[in-house]
Amino acid sequence: MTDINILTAELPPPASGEQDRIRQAIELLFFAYRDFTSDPDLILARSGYGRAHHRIMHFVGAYPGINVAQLLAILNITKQSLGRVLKQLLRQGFVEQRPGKRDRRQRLLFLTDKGREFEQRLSAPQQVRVRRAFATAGPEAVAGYLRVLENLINESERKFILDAIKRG
Amino acid sequence: MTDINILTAELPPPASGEQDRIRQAIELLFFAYRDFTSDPDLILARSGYGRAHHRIMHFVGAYPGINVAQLLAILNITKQSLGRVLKQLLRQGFVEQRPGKRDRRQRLLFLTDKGREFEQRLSAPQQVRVRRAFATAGPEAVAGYLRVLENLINESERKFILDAIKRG
DNA sequence: ATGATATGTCAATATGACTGACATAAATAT
DNA sequence: ATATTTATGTCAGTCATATTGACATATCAT
Repeated sequence: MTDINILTAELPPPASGEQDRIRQAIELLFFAYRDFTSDPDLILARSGYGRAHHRIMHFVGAYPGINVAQLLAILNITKQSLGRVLKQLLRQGFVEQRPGKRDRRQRLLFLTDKGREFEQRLSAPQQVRVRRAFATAGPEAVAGYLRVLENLINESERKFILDAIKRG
Repeated sequence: MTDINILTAELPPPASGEQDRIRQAIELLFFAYRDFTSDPDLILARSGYGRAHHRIMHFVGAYPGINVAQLLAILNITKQSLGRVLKQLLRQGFVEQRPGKRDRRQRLLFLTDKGREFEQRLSAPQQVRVRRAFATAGPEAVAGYLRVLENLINESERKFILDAIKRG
């Protein structure tokens, strides 16, 4: 594997200034997210599942009783895409459905014990990564980090998403 | 489309404390990245390309003369996956190859004028999003944001990546 | 000359996403 | 009561992105 540090030595410098500051920030987000998702991806690949399975289990685990429409809105995918993966999770006993009390058309989603256990295994290394990064960067950096992330979210949904995340 | 704010009103509160703080941070990163990538994705979909095309053009544009091995290391994908997309970009005249001077086995990659123009169109809305988020959050928040992102990167590659990004 | 490296390419496969169409059951509106 | 809308599920077909394994070629390094 070629060491990517070779870039530093061999390549011409990029445009500098404001434009370059933004480029650096964009690349940093790319690399951070790349590694952030690699933790569960590794476990998932060995188990025969994909990132979609983790995303669903994460949100079902974090918001027990979430309905399908809400999950679709969060994941920004189509019903068909969700359906295929969700069906697998139901069949394998990671997720279960219960009809809504007020609206019996709804199929509210919950993790089973088995699902909760698997979700924890998937999330654990990711949580460790975040905890470590936070500890190293310090509380002020964390506050800034969260503030910028909030502002990267589409303004039209920002309020809703933040309410959902922080509720309770 | 069901408003996801319904979550706030209808769902039980999650576990609180440290565990929940980390969950919130993880979800925030998920949503921010989701929207961050949606800008170019929209343009790409209309043009018949995918996110992979943008990633390649971004890094070829930012590091003109990058070689294939470096690009593979950055993107963390296989040669075959890169090959398929890169071949398209070469055929369509967005990227060009030139043999390396010192090592003529290498095919150094460059954007053509056409490629640079397309890459700019893809990146522009993303850059605007980041600039706005930075302006709103303020310089201290930005510093913290960058510090945390750095610490999310795999420690084994962190130094190399930061050198590469910030070189010049 | 030999072996290692940089790149490219073939075949087969899997995952995750899409569009469009249609079906059912339950809630809601007239 | 009937009609419409909503929540969900499902079928068929397609596409983009990724994988592994094998192999070929050109060039560099010893």
